[in-house]
Amino acid sequence: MTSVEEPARPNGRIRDAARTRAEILDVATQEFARAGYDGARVDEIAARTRTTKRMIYYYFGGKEQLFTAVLERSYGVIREAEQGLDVEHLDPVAAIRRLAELTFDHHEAHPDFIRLVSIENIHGAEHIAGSEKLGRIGSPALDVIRRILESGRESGLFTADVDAVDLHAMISSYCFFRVANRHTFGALFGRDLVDPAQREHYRSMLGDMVIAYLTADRATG
Amino acid sequence: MTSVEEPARPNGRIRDAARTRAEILDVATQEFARAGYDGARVDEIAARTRTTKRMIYYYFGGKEQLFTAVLERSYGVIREAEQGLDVEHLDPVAAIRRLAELTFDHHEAHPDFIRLVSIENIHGAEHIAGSEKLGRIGSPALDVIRRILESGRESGLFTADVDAVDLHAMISSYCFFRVANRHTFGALFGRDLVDPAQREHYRSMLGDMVIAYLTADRATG
DNA sequence: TAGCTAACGTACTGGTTCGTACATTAGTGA
DNA sequence: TCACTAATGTACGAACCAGTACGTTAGCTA
Repeated sequence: MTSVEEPARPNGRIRDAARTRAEILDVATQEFARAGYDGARVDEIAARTRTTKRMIYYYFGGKEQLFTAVLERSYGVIREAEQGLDVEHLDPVAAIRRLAELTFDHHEAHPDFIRLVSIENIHGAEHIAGSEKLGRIGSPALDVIRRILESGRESGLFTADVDAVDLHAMISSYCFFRVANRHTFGALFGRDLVDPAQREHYRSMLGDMVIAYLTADRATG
Repeated sequence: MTSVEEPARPNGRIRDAARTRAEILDVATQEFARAGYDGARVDEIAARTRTTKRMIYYYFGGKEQLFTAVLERSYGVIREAEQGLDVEHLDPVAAIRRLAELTFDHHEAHPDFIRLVSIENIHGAEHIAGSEKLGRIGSPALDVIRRILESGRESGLFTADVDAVDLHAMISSYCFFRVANRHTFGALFGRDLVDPAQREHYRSMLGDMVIAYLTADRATG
């Protein structure tokens, strides 16, 4: 979500395809996240850029393709963050905890992305399915998880024979729910899951949960 | 989601306020879950009932209030299910596992409800906030969790000093994510989280996770 | 510097969609 | 059985909104 900030010469139009495109994407991300796909207004997006609706159709073709472009960029951001993951110098337990915490942090830092994913799920992930960039894109974090799990199993620290994708789902579900369902959860239980004062509590709870699962003696229960 | 099925006398209109109201709610639930709040079409809802759009406005007042009514009924269903919870005769570990499994089952059995909750979160839970029936409704499951946790702590089975609401969030997040994010997860990782063949796997994984967390020695990690 | 094209703006349209004015009838109680 | 009201149907309007036809200009290049 690289934001566009330029000296902005005072008057008249300046030609800058890249800036215009990026600005449309920025505003569209906010608008789609705010109101959902059908609730988002192309006119509103246009009004909040320094350009016009015409340009949205010029660059993206239509509302649908614009939403796909917004998704593609948002997933690109998380991919980049995951590519920078540097936890494999840690011992497996610490590495997994650190990975979980980074996932936690990223979700918290990008609520718009979480909303976009929720919206995309309402629509059956049809935009992802129709995108060349996104189909079966996977996640760099998965490879990291795979390697940590392997070394954890080898060293005997992890008792469970856990699949990397499953563990990724487990971590993601916790991080995702906390942000995505913040509003209904708060309204029903009177507790803000994203309360900054509770941040550390929820963050360590995630690590505790994952580590407990990976190191548990499966005889119990 | 009590579905309406009556002998349906062949011709002419029958006056049945309750049936008409319930039928509208049934169809509206499907339509809102299908397309989201803004994507849902009042005309479409009307067309799929045995009555007309006029009746939607007669009984509910408008699209917004109809959505609120749909939410109220859906939450009512889950409340009822939770009220029937009968796990306290089990030992704490088995009771928690059973509770988690029932949550798992309910989420899987009511994907429309999950979608409605996702949609309501996109809209900041404003309908719940504006509903007398739903504000701070809480959840019967919470009381059950509270009691199980207490007895588990007393008997020394649970090492962790866990809050009931937090544990409820933990269980819910796993169950919710699996259904709500099924589509994006499937599109990105090529794995269907709701694949019936994997159902038992994910169900026991949830129980293992929760029990491991509750019985773990917090020194690790 | 002429001319060409990518980039941009304006104004409009056609279909959609929530909501309602008005007319009607089924069933009930006096 | 008559009248009254809750329940229902029809037809329409007005606003909204995605998308486009058409015209304009900035800036590069030959």
